[in-house]
Amino acid sequence: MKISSFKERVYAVASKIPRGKVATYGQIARLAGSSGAARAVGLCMKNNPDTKKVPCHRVVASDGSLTGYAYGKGIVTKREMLVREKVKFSQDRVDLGSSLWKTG
DNA sequence: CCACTGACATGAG
DNA sequence: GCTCATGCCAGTG
Repeated sequence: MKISSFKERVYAVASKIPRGKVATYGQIARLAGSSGAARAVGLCMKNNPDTKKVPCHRVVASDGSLTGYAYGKGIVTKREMLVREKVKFSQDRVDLGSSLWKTG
């Protein structure tokens, strides 16, 4: 697959997020090659071309807060998705200490 | 090309 | 610990 734009890299990185783990927008932005472009990452997620190829529900804010999600019931569905994948939760926030995606 | 918007991140109160 | 304000980047009109 040939990469053409920043968003393409974002989709590529997001699709690499393993099941049961979550990544922050800032982390994805950095892996995409543009540190600080966390906002741009969010735009790509909302523009999300394929929810089954790009697990945007595994992308959370820097403090583990669930934001956005344009499918189902939004945040509610997003949380259910993560819980279903055994992601550790702390009330309304993800436990990044154990469920944060380590790119290694 | 210029201006506005947005699923963010960080700092200060 | 929570809320308000500022700065960041990319996309769209």
